[in-house]
Amino acid sequence: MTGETEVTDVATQPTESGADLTRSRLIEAARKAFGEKGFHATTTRDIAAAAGLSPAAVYVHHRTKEDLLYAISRAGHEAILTDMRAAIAGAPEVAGKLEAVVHAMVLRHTREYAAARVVNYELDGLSAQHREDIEKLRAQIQGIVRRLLRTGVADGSFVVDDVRITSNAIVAMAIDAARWYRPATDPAPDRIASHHARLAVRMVAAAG
Amino acid sequence: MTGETEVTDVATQPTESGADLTRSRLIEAARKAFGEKGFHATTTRDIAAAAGLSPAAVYVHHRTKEDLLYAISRAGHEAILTDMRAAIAGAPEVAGKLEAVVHAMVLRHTREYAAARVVNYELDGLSAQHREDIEKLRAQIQGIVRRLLRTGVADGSFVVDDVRITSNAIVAMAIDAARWYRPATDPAPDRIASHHARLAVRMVAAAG
DNA sequence: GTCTATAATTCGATAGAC
DNA sequence: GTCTATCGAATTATAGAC
Repeated sequence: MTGETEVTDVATQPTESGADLTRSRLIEAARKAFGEKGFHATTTRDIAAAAGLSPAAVYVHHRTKEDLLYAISRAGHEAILTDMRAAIAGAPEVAGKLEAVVHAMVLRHTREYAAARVVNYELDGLSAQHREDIEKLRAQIQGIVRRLLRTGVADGSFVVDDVRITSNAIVAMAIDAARWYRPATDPAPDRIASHHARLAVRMVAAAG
Repeated sequence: MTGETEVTDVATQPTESGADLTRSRLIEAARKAFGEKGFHATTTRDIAAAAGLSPAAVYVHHRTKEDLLYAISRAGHEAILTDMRAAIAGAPEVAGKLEAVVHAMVLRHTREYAAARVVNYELDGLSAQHREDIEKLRAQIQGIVRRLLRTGVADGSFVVDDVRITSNAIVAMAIDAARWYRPATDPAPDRIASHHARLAVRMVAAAG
């Protein structure tokens, strides 16, 4: 916009290219590394090397290592929320909604387990400001499940002793899949997701 | 035994004192720090300061920082196994055993959440050799739950689609409590443990 | 935008006096 | 066994050439 010396593109397409592509490549490398070794055990040199760049190149595209973590964490949380909302919208009654939500969560926490590990286990690496932002998204995730249980209790579909503890347990089951899941030895994500979804319904369903 | 120049103790009691006490204090400081900030984010200076010692004092009692992690991890895993075995021995039939085991696991993962976080989330900090040792203990933990489910299925107490996935889910629920539990705002450990234990039984119980 | 080189810290671990 | 002092390596991030 402000006086480029070259006309580089045929048209400014929504497809990323050039610098944006390098930026994405660094995020992808960081996501993998953070998910596998943890934020603090990953060096900026690891990230640069995985993206095929020199250590200094990282800082052209991202202000700090923590900025990379924030970008990955934010995108990860928003992706989960999008999945959950789509799942709820796609089922008619409350038991089906719960089953779909758990399925969506477990599917993402296994399929994208590296990103999911960053989302759930690398919160301490965030700055105070970024941590606050992320915690709001996490509260929304918990809120969705909690509301679902309350709705089910209200219309008689569910029988639940303590909504808070039970929703914690259901979310816990899904989140922890990102920790134990190993693609090489475990069943396919869809199979694990279906199974967990049925288990969640069994935990709260009213009758047989 | 080999020519002490001083007779320091009235008797060599099983009670720890002197150097052993300092050693324990360092382990306690490290457990808290590793559990709250993670192994890599904790410095040996943090540990020394928390124990009221100079940075160098750590190495009089522990060879390396990783040695501290291993000691904490090993003791933590063994404590969980002890809890689980006692729980199983204390209940007559299989549903009661499962309920008791989950109760014991959740109780420990909330009450001792700092230690439990080290046990479950700081495996990457271990050396290859130590990691192998620890993985054997972890396999035993999974094995106990898996055997319990198989026994319940065999005698008709439980109905389970997939024993491996279901036992993973049950253990996941217990482990993840160490991640989300906050003593300041959450219900008492015993209440959470009881609730989770009932949920686990509901996941697998045959009839109403 | 990418590189090489390096500044400025910080870390795990050790040396040596008491 | 504890301390002060410090080594040597590794880390995040920047400077400056191309």
